[in-house]
Amino acid sequence: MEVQGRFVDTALTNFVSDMNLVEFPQRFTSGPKQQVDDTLSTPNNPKELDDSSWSCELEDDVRTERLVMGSPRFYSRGTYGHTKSKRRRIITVVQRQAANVRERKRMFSLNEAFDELRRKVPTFAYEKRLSRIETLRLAIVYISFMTDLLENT
DNA sequence: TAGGCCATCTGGTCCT
DNA sequence: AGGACCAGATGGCCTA
Repeated sequence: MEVQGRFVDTALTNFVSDMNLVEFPQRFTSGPKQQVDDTLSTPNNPKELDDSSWSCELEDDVRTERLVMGSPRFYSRGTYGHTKSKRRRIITVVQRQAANVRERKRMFSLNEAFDELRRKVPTFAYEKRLSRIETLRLAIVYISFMTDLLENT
């Protein structure tokens, strides 16, 4: 058992070494931005206020004005969107704010899961924080490695 | 300065 | 009807 443990340790060290040499360039990243200010990021567009939840306008060339981070942005959904014409769901500013808060919470929990996964995959202590895509790829390789290890012992 | 990564907003779609 | 999920867009930060 102890021998096998040492073997796993050695194999793991080699595995991490290989992964770090091959896959990951050196780059340091700072922590996540903390910008949770609903008053700044909330659109205040009276056009969106409507009693009915759905409108029947076509999606061909719906040009939407967006107020994000205090500055207006424009983009046309007609350039890349779906060909099907759909009824558009019109929501109030309050509903949009609530949806934004839910989305932030959802992304927060997603990042928590990524952090948990980062702690499970082996890296060197001095290694930079893995990005999300790096974490996923390393986890895939790590699982494959451990699976092979189990099958060959 | 370009490119990578991330946070956030947003609208569409699916599901309860 | 409304929440969850998803993908596109955008801007900020950081590094090479």
